[in-house]
Amino acid sequence: MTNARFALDALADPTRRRILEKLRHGPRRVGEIAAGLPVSRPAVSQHLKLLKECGLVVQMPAGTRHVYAIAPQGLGELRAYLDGLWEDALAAFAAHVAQEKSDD
Amino acid sequence: MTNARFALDALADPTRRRILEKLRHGPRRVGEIAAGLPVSRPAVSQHLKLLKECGLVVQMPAGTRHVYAIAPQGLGELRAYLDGLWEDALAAFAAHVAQEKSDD
DNA sequence: ACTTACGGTAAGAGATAGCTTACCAAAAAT
DNA sequence: ATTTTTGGTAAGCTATCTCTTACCGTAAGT
Repeated sequence: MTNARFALDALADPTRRRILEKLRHGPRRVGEIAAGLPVSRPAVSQHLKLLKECGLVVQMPAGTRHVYAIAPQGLGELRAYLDGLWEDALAAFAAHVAQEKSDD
Repeated sequence: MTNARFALDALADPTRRRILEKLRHGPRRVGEIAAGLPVSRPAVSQHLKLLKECGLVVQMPAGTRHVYAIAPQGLGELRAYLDGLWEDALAAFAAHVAQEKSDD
Protein backbone atom coordinates (compact mmCIF):
# COMPACT_ATOMS: atom_id res chain seq x y z
CA MET A 1 0.00 0.00 0.00
CA THR A 2 1.02 3.58 -0.39
CA ASN A 3 0.69 3.70 3.36
CA ALA A 4 3.99 1.89 3.55
CA ARG A 5 5.57 5.00 2.16
CA PHE A 6 4.62 7.05 5.19
CA ALA A 7 5.45 4.22 7.52
CA LEU A 8 8.97 4.12 6.12
CA ASP A 9 9.29 7.85 6.68
CA ALA A 10 8.20 7.32 10.26
CA LEU A 11 10.65 4.50 10.92
CA ALA A 12 13.57 6.58 9.71
CA ASP A 13 13.84 8.50 12.97
CA PRO A 14 15.81 6.88 15.82
CA THR A 15 13.57 8.34 18.51
CA ARG A 16 10.48 6.93 16.84
CA ARG A 17 12.14 3.55 16.62
CA ARG A 18 12.89 3.70 20.34
CA ILE A 19 9.25 4.58 20.97
CA LEU A 20 8.16 1.50 19.02
CA GLU A 21 10.61 -0.60 21.00
CA LYS A 22 8.98 0.66 24.18
CA LEU A 23 5.58 -0.35 22.84
CA ARG A 24 6.88 -3.63 21.52
CA HIS A 25 5.65 -5.73 24.42
CA GLY A 26 2.46 -3.89 25.23
CA PRO A 27 0.61 -0.56 25.53
CA ARG A 28 2.18 2.29 27.47
CA ARG A 29 1.15 5.73 28.68
CA VAL A 30 2.79 8.81 27.21
CA GLY A 31 4.68 9.50 30.41
CA GLU A 32 6.07 5.99 30.49
CA ILE A 33 7.15 6.25 26.89
CA ALA A 34 8.91 9.57 27.40
CA ALA A 35 10.74 8.33 30.50
CA GLY A 36 14.26 7.27 29.61
CA LEU A 37 14.18 8.84 26.19
CA PRO A 38 16.73 11.60 25.57
CA VAL A 39 14.11 14.09 24.39
CA SER A 40 11.38 16.10 26.07
CA ARG A 41 7.83 14.87 26.51
CA PRO A 42 6.41 17.29 23.93
CA ALA A 43 8.84 15.85 21.42
CA VAL A 44 7.47 12.40 22.22
CA SER A 45 3.93 13.69 21.73
CA GLN A 46 4.86 14.96 18.30
CA HIS A 47 6.38 11.63 17.37
CA LEU A 48 3.32 9.75 18.61
CA LYS A 49 1.10 11.98 16.53
CA LEU A 50 3.09 11.15 13.41
CA LEU A 51 3.16 7.44 14.21
CA LYS A 52 -0.60 7.49 14.67
CA GLU A 53 -1.16 9.33 11.38
CA CYS A 54 0.66 6.68 9.40
CA GLY A 55 -1.12 3.84 11.14
CA LEU A 56 1.79 2.40 13.11
CA VAL A 57 0.25 3.01 16.53
CA VAL A 58 -3.23 3.45 17.97
CA GLN A 59 -4.31 5.74 20.77
CA MET A 60 -6.75 4.85 23.55
CA PRO A 61 -7.67 7.74 25.84
CA ALA A 62 -8.17 6.62 29.43
CA GLY A 63 -9.24 9.71 31.29
CA THR A 64 -6.46 12.25 31.29
CA ARG A 65 -4.02 9.47 30.54
CA HIS A 66 -3.43 8.54 26.93
CA VAL A 67 -2.41 4.99 26.18
CA TYR A 68 -0.60 4.10 22.96
CA ALA A 69 -0.03 0.70 21.38
CA ILE A 70 1.51 -0.66 18.22
CA ALA A 71 -1.04 -1.21 15.45
CA PRO A 72 -0.20 -4.64 14.02
CA GLN A 73 -2.08 -3.88 10.82
CA GLY A 74 0.01 -0.85 9.91
CA LEU A 75 3.19 -2.79 10.54
CA GLY A 76 1.78 -5.65 8.49
CA GLU A 77 1.26 -3.44 5.45
CA LEU A 78 4.87 -2.33 5.67
CA ARG A 79 6.01 -5.95 5.86
CA ALA A 80 3.93 -6.76 2.80
CA TYR A 81 5.57 -3.97 0.83
CA LEU A 82 9.06 -5.11 1.77
CA ASP A 83 8.16 -8.74 1.11
CA GLY A 84 7.12 -7.88 -2.45
CA LEU A 85 10.29 -5.94 -3.06
CA TRP A 86 12.37 -8.70 -1.55
CA GLU A 87 10.77 -11.46 -3.59
CA ASP A 88 11.23 -9.59 -6.85
CA ALA A 89 14.83 -8.83 -5.96
CA LEU A 90 15.50 -12.47 -5.14
CA ALA A 91 14.00 -13.59 -8.44
CA ALA A 92 16.04 -11.01 -10.32
CA PHE A 93 19.16 -12.11 -8.47
CA ALA A 94 18.54 -15.77 -9.27
CA ALA A 95 17.99 -14.90 -12.93
CA HIS A 96 21.22 -12.95 -12.91
CA VAL A 97 23.18 -15.84 -11.43
CA ALA A 98 21.70 -18.19 -14.01
CA GLN A 99 22.77 -15.89 -16.81
CA GLU A 100 26.27 -15.60 -15.34
CA LYS A 101 26.60 -19.37 -15.48
CA SER A 102 25.42 -19.53 -19.07
CA ASP A 103 28.10 -17.00 -19.93
CA ASP A 104 30.89 -19.39 -18.94
CA MET B 1 20.67 -6.40 13.14
CA THR B 2 21.69 -2.83 13.75
CA ASN B 3 22.14 -2.69 9.99
CA ALA B 4 18.38 -2.43 9.75
CA ARG B 5 18.73 0.95 11.37
CA PHE B 6 20.66 2.38 8.46
CA ALA B 7 18.49 0.58 5.94
CA LEU B 8 15.43 2.27 7.40
CA ASP B 9 17.16 5.62 7.13
CA ALA B 10 17.88 4.86 3.50
CA LEU B 11 14.32 3.86 2.70
CA ALA B 12 12.96 7.12 4.09
CA ASP B 13 13.82 9.07 0.96
CA PRO B 14 11.34 8.96 -1.94
CA THR B 15 14.06 9.16 -4.58
CA ARG B 16 15.88 6.21 -3.05
CA ARG B 17 12.66 4.23 -3.02
CA ARG B 18 12.19 5.00 -6.70
CA ILE B 19 15.74 3.83 -7.35
CA LEU B 20 14.99 0.54 -5.62
CA GLU B 21 11.83 0.20 -7.70
CA LYS B 22 13.95 0.61 -10.82
CA LEU B 23 16.26 -2.14 -9.59
CA ARG B 24 13.38 -4.31 -8.49
CA HIS B 25 13.37 -6.53 -11.55
CA GLY B 26 17.06 -6.61 -12.29
CA PRO B 27 20.41 -4.78 -12.39
CA ARG B 28 20.66 -1.41 -14.09
CA ARG B 29 23.38 1.01 -15.11
CA VAL B 30 23.62 4.39 -13.40
CA GLY B 31 22.45 6.20 -16.50
CA GLU B 32 19.40 3.98 -16.80
CA ILE B 33 18.54 4.53 -13.16
CA ALA B 34 18.86 8.29 -13.42
CA ALA B 35 16.72 8.44 -16.56
CA GLY B 36 13.15 9.36 -15.68
CA LEU B 37 13.98 10.41 -12.15
CA PRO B 38 13.29 14.05 -11.32
CA VAL B 39 16.82 14.69 -10.04
CA SER B 40 20.24 15.03 -11.64
CA ARG B 41 22.58 12.13 -12.22
CA PRO B 42 25.03 13.23 -9.50
CA ALA B 43 22.16 13.14 -7.04
CA VAL B 44 21.48 9.56 -8.10
CA SER B 45 25.15 8.72 -7.60
CA GLN B 46 24.98 10.06 -4.08
CA HIS B 47 21.89 8.00 -3.33
CA LEU B 48 23.48 4.87 -4.76
CA LYS B 49 26.51 5.43 -2.57
CA LEU B 50 24.33 5.58 0.51
CA LEU B 51 22.28 2.54 -0.53
CA LYS B 52 25.51 0.61 -1.03
CA GLU B 53 26.89 1.64 2.35
CA CYS B 54 23.89 0.24 4.17
CA GLY B 55 23.92 -2.98 2.19
CA LEU B 56 20.73 -2.51 0.20
CA VAL B 57 22.44 -2.58 -3.20
CA VAL B 58 25.64 -3.98 -4.65
CA GLN B 59 27.85 -2.45 -7.31
CA MET B 60 29.47 -4.29 -10.21
CA PRO B 61 31.86 -2.20 -12.32
CA ALA B 62 31.78 -3.15 -15.98
CA GLY B 63 34.34 -1.01 -17.67
CA THR B 64 33.37 2.61 -17.40
CA ARG B 65 29.80 1.52 -16.81
CA HIS B 66 28.73 0.82 -13.25
CA VAL B 67 25.94 -1.67 -12.73
CA TYR B 68 23.88 -1.69 -9.55
CA ALA B 69 21.54 -4.34 -8.20
CA ILE B 70 19.44 -4.88 -5.10
CA ALA B 71 21.25 -6.89 -2.43
CA PRO B 72 18.69 -9.47 -1.25
CA GLN B 73 20.60 -10.02 1.98
CA GLY B 74 20.41 -6.43 3.13
CA LEU B 75 16.73 -6.35 2.41
CA GLY B 76 16.34 -9.66 4.23
CA GLU B 77 17.88 -8.26 7.41
CA LEU B 78 15.43 -5.43 7.33
CA ARG B 79 12.56 -7.86 6.91
CA ALA B 80 13.80 -9.86 9.86
CA TYR B 81 13.85 -6.77 12.05
CA LEU B 82 10.31 -5.84 11.11
CA ASP B 83 9.14 -9.43 11.49
CA GLY B 84 10.40 -9.52 15.08
CA LEU B 85 8.74 -6.25 15.90
CA TRP B 86 5.54 -7.37 14.23
CA GLU B 87 5.38 -10.70 16.05
CA ASP B 88 5.90 -9.12 19.44
CA ALA B 89 3.28 -6.50 18.69
CA LEU B 90 0.81 -9.15 17.63
CA ALA B 91 1.40 -11.13 20.81
CA ALA B 92 1.01 -8.01 22.91
CA PHE B 93 -2.16 -7.15 21.04
CA ALA B 94 -3.61 -10.61 21.59
CA ALA B 95 -2.78 -10.42 25.29
CA HIS B 96 -4.44 -7.05 25.47
CA VAL B 97 -7.61 -8.35 23.83
CA ALA B 98 -7.67 -11.29 26.23
CA GLN B 99 -7.41 -8.99 29.20
CA GLU B 100 -10.16 -6.78 27.82
CA LYS B 101 -12.44 -9.78 27.73
CA SER B 102 -11.60 -10.80 31.27
CA ASP B 103 -12.52 -7.29 32.38
CA ASP B 104 -16.15 -7.74 31.28
C1' DA C 1 47.34 9.85 -28.89
C1' DC C 2 43.06 12.22 -28.68
C1' DT C 3 38.34 12.45 -27.94
C1' DT C 4 34.08 10.96 -26.06
C1' DA C 5 31.13 8.75 -22.68
C1' DC C 6 30.22 7.42 -18.13
C1' DG C 7 30.04 8.22 -13.47
C1' DG C 8 31.97 9.51 -8.89
C1' DT C 9 33.32 13.67 -5.82
C1' DA C 10 33.25 18.51 -3.81
C1' DA C 11 31.24 22.66 -2.32
C1' DG C 12 27.56 25.42 -1.43
C1' DA C 13 22.49 26.64 -1.19
C1' DG C 14 17.77 25.76 0.11
C1' DA C 15 14.37 23.02 2.29
C1' DT C 16 12.91 19.97 5.90
C1' DA C 17 12.73 17.76 10.29
C1' DG C 18 13.26 17.43 15.13
C1' DC C 19 14.00 19.70 19.51
C1' DT C 20 12.96 23.09 23.22
C1' DT C 21 10.30 26.34 25.86
C1' DA C 22 5.99 28.20 26.81
C1' DC C 23 1.22 27.67 26.90
C1' DC C 24 -3.40 25.53 27.09
C1' DA C 25 -7.24 22.00 27.89
C1' DA C 26 -9.31 18.33 30.41
C1' DA C 27 -9.89 14.92 33.89
C1' DA C 28 -8.98 13.47 38.66
C1' DA C 29 -8.08 14.36 43.42
C1' DT C 30 -8.56 16.88 47.60
C1' DA D 1 -14.44 24.60 43.67
C1' DT D 2 -9.65 24.56 43.49
C1' DT D 3 -5.49 22.30 42.66
C1' DT D 4 -2.76 18.81 40.46
C1' DT D 5 -1.63 15.74 36.94
C1' DT D 6 -1.35 14.50 32.26
C1' DG D 7 -0.49 15.40 27.66
C1' DG D 8 -1.43 17.89 23.29
C1' DT D 9 -0.30 22.41 20.60
C1' DA D 10 2.38 26.60 18.90
C1' DA D 11 6.40 29.15 17.60
C1' DG D 12 10.97 29.45 16.71
C1' DC D 13 15.77 27.75 16.31
C1' DT D 14 19.17 24.62 14.67
C1' DA D 15 20.95 20.82 12.35
C1' DT D 16 20.62 17.73 8.82
C1' DC D 17 19.50 16.21 4.11
C1' DT D 18 19.12 16.60 -0.58
C1' DC D 19 19.72 19.09 -4.51
C1' DT D 20 22.57 21.57 -8.16
C1' DT D 21 26.68 23.04 -10.63
C1' DA D 22 31.31 22.36 -11.53
C1' DC D 23 35.08 19.36 -11.77
C1' DC D 24 37.94 15.13 -12.19
C1' DG D 25 39.30 10.27 -13.29
C1' DT D 26 38.97 6.28 -16.16
C1' DA D 27 37.77 3.27 -19.87
C1' DA D 28 36.47 2.78 -24.67
C1' DG D 29 36.39 4.30 -29.50
C1' DT D 30 38.46 6.39 -33.57
